[in-house]
Amino acid sequence: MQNDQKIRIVIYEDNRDLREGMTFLLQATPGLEFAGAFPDATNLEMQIPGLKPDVVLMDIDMPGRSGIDAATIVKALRPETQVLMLTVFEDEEKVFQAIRNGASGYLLKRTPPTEIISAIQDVHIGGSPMTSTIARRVLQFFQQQPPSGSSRPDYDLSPRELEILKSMVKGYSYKLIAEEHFISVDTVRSHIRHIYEKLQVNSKTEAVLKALREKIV
Amino acid sequence: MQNDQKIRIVIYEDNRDLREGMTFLLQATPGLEFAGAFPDATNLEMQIPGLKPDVVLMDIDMPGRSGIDAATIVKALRPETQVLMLTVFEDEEKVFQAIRNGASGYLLKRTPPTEIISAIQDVHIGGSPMTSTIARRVLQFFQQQPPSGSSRPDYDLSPRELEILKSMVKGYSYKLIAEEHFISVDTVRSHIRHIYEKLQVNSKTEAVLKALREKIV
DNA sequence: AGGTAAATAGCACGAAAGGGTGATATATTC
DNA sequence: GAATATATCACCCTTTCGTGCTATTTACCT
Repeated sequence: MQNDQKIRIVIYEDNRDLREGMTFLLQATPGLEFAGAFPDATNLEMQIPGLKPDVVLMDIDMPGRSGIDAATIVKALRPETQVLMLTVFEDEEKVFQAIRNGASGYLLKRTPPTEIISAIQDVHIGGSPMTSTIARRVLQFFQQQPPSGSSRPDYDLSPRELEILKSMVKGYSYKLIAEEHFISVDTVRSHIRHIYEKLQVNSKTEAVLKALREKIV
Repeated sequence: MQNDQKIRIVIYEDNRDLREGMTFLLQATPGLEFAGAFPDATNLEMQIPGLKPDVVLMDIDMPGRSGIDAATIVKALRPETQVLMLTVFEDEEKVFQAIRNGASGYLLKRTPPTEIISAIQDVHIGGSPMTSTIARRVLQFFQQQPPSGSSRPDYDLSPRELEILKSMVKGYSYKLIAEEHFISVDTVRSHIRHIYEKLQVNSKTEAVLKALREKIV
């Protein structure tokens, strides 16, 4: 984050008008330095290391290589480069993919120029500009609440059954579980049968998965 | 989201000046309806049901009950109410707690009045206003980067083995996996044996657990 | 005191999973 | 062109699981 230096920016955007418009915008803005613009990301590996951008504006939908894949590669080549995704609409899945792949911000193409500029500055000093709609999606992913009503089902397992379940989650075989709890394998079976009934599953793997996903991990 | 209705707002904020300032602001803004303001959240259970707010402005640090706990209760009482957290600085831990507890936005107290207003409108129509710094924190949490060096072990499974593993993680039996991939059960077994070798495990459950924890989930 | 639930244990059977071994046909790589 | 990796199928045998049924002891509830 070299501070009083100009922010070097590279654009990947297949729409020519948009690309040229943004190029012009960047060149006209003091504090920003236009470093390059390309209609696709296929030669990204050859471009990024030389151009050394601080910020990359990356269209999501491009011919050849998608912006999502491109974002991954940019972050691999230059982790310090911030990637700002550009898209026409807020596609839930793509947003998350981009985030997972290291994108630091998410803008709509219809964002007014002044805001694009401030988003660039923002992402460069460590922020993550995004629309509040996208932010909400991200938060909801975090909260991943059951849509309505009670929290998580309880299944009311007995204390003993819970312990057995935990052992199962550790990947133990019946024999091991028996030894661990100083009971016979048959008893373990008994408990596990009850657990299956309560969890509504019918195999060890399913039980472990359900336990892992829904409750006491 | 009753649209052309006024947005009913309740404030919880222990600082008197701020509380009264915001009250004034809300009352002076068309489209918003000030529904109440309180210096603490201790009687929240008695207030929220009667006031039926669309949006609650909630200070994080209050005497008695914290804004975080209060947010939880508000969401429990009226899930349709949006909670906007207010704080003086961006405390990482508290931000996450608030998010987990159902907060839909996160504002700094020093946010200018006009932006507070638009944040309220924003959160009411389904957005999640937050500073880009907070957004970055949230994204980073998503990306949960390995601090440095090696990522996760690869185990280099073949593409086919990966598919089989995924089916295992779905809790399928050998037979089901065979049907799913149009191969014989023996072939499935063959792949699974190789998977066990590579993952260094020796049972379905262990393999699933390892897969779930370390890699492709 | 009587009823209920949990924990324990056992028996039995069939199905599923895992170990061992071997074989064949493509690819890919060296 | 040989070696290697992958994908496929087969057979045998042992262990583990899933399930049905029963039974005893303890502990808790009313």
